[in-house]
Amino acid sequence: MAKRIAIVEDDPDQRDNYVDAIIKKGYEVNAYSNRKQALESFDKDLPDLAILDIILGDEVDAGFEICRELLSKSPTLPVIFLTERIAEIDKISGLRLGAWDYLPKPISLDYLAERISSLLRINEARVQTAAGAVTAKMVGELSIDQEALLVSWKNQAINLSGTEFRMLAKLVRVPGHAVSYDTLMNATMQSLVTNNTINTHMRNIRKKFEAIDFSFDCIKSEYGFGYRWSIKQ
Amino acid sequence: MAKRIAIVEDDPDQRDNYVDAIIKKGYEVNAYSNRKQALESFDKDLPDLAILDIILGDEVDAGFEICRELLSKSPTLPVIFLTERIAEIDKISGLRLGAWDYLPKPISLDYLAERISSLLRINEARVQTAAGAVTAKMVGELSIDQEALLVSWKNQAINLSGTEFRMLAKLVRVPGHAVSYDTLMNATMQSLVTNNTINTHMRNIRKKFEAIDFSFDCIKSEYGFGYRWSIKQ
DNA sequence: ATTTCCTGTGAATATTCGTTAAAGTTAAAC
DNA sequence: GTTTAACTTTAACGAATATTCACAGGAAAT
Repeated sequence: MAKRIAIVEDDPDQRDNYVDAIIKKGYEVNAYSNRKQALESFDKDLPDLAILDIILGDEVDAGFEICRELLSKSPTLPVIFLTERIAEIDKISGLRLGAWDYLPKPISLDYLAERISSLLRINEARVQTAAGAVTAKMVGELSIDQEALLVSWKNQAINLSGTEFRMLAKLVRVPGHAVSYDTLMNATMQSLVTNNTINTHMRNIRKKFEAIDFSFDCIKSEYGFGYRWSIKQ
Repeated sequence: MAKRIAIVEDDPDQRDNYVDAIIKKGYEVNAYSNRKQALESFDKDLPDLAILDIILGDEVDAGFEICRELLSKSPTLPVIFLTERIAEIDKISGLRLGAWDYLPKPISLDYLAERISSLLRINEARVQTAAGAVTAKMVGELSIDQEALLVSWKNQAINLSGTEFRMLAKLVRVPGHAVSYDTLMNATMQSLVTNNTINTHMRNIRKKFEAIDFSFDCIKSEYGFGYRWSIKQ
């Protein structure tokens, strides 16, 4: 059965180009020219993959808005963003996406097709693993899901920011091992930050854990070195 | 035998830099400039560690694709991702990675070398544990793990400070052998300290062991020379 | 515009660590 | 047995480090 691709793009010429190219590859295509139109359709039925122009008319963030909506309905839906401005890309990391990609315009149609099949493959593989095996890594009572960027402690979800998530991921990469400030540092945006910045992040992470578990104490500091996620016995 | 490092980076200047630096550290290096080239070589033979630029030419996901291939062949292979955009890192999604690291460019070559050896050590330890052995060195009831900075006595963890840890490591390097004050002194930050300083450290270490085992008496003093870790019979 | 959240800094305080000093105890040497 | 040197124990101090709190600048949300 053919996969269904949704495409939201306000420029009619480009839209037609994309549609033609994608149909030619054997996919089923639904095209929309604005946010409202697209969302109404998604209310009824979801595609297998969405291609979103970030800027639609005078809405500079329309693509992100649509993406948010889509993810609330289907958290694993693969998304491709189209943009002329490379700066837009950095906003993407704030979104909690599973499989996604961004393509700078103008883009070769062949390349677009290749990205589509690649993302669908990735998603396919993930759905399979999710069906049978565990997608998240478990460390004691902690569950950390690199795919969905989700963290939970004793089965309660914890909302971490991007930097906090990366830092925690570093910390539990090898559970029980001490992790140096240097290593933790490249979880931040800037390559060089004060040690105190790391300290503060750790404090904030701790607070979020303690908020749901008064007795949480798995994050130990290693004096003069860094931190450790300690495994209780 | 020298470990083999594979590096895939499309920029020739950067690639040469990396290669030179890594060779200088005593590793064997194979360098590739694109995905196809790299994968063909990996078909024949796998490296011990791979350094992957995420973006190769116009393939924005090349590093991830390569990683997927590598992991399907060897699920425990350590991988280091290089990227200029932190946003790329969040696309690590879907990779079931064991030992991995991501380093933002530009990166200091010394730091890269350090990360390499660290990952190799971690992986070594993990392979061993998977094979049934222990990652930590066992000396009687003592377990000391240089990598994790962990010490335990009769299966109970002991919290040592940095200097205490280094001193204990020196002491048990050759269990049963006496270790001189001069040697133990190397475990301190300052190059010259009073013998009394060593005495005090030993006292503190003893106290920490005794706190969990009343009858602990493995640290013997060697009159006029230093200390010795005595092996119980 | 206002508010909130995220990230990183700075400053005040609290804690830990490494070292030395001093007094008590043990071991070797004569 | 006395003396001396070396170890043990306790205490103390300064320096380094961690924690906590407050806040600034920017991005995002309302």
